[in-house]
Amino acid sequence: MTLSANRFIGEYAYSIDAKGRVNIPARFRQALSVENEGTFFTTRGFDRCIYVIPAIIWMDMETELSNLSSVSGINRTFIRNQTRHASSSTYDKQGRITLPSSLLEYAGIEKEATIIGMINKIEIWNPDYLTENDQNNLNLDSNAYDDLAGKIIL
Amino acid sequence: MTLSANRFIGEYAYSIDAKGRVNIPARFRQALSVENEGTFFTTRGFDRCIYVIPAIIWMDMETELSNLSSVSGINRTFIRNQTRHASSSTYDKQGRITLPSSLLEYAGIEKEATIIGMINKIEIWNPDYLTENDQNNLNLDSNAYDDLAGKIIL
DNA sequence: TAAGATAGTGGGTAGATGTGGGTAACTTTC
DNA sequence: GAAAGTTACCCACATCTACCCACTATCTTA
Repeated sequence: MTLSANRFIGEYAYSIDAKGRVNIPARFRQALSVENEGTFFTTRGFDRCIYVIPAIIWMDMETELSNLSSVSGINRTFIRNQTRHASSSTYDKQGRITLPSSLLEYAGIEKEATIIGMINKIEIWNPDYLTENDQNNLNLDSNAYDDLAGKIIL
Repeated sequence: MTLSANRFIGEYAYSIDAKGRVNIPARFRQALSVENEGTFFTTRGFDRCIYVIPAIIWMDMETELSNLSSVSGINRTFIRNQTRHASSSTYDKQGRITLPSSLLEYAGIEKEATIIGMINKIEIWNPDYLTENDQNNLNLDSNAYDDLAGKIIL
């Protein structure tokens, strides 16, 4: 069957080559709808990781940003923060995108990378930071999720 | 790719040469739609930076300005500040535009410059003033910012 | 199980990109 | 009208990147 478009799930271990390229897992490429033209946008994640976002989803956000008036200082700061670390990349014949070195530095990624499907976007992690992050979240007390209960059914 | 015309994102470090020329990042030139005929308008930014605006978007801004009533003193001042420092520049074979020395002085730019894509326009900063600006905005604990983030971020 | 297809990784190279400088045409000034 | 300054356009070159090809491992299928 055809799975839902632009939905990404699962975890993969991949490597970054000397030119800063990562392979987008084949499953993810298959999920990416055609109107994206094989293009993702990359930017900083909220955590110490890289976000990889399908083009059409990113562009919806761009449209919202473009509707903010630049007369307001807050708006300018907000737009700047959103766009500064972003760039687009279309995957090559081998299914790889090139990650800017600035993002690799931000996420502390050198050779190995863990790729995680986060439904409407993809995260790329340094495996070490990811386990570290997991450790920190172990201590979350079990009530931490309770707020979510009102918002999500599952 | 053709998906986003006249949309600029990302941050770049470029240099200004002795003649006051800056390279427009190749990505930006590619994003610039053909009806601009390689032409940007440059003017003072709201912050201490230079705005570089695609010609057709500048035209739209002119229209917006013309719709502001001149009865209001604030409006007159605003219009005056927007237009008096504006001029147009078409990029040369190497993809560079020439910046008026008055704008370079206003933004305090000499040799190094940071170029930021702000969706529908481009900002050129003195790197030092930019970090200074970033520092100031770190302290801003504004609900307005959080509102924006809640609405727009993925 | 063999053969073919698919997926992940590595590397070479032509063309694109960023930067510096030269020169002719034009404008300004005295 | 000539000298001085400015601007626009041209060429040169080092660096980088997108695109191509190659190899191996795994999965699929008959």
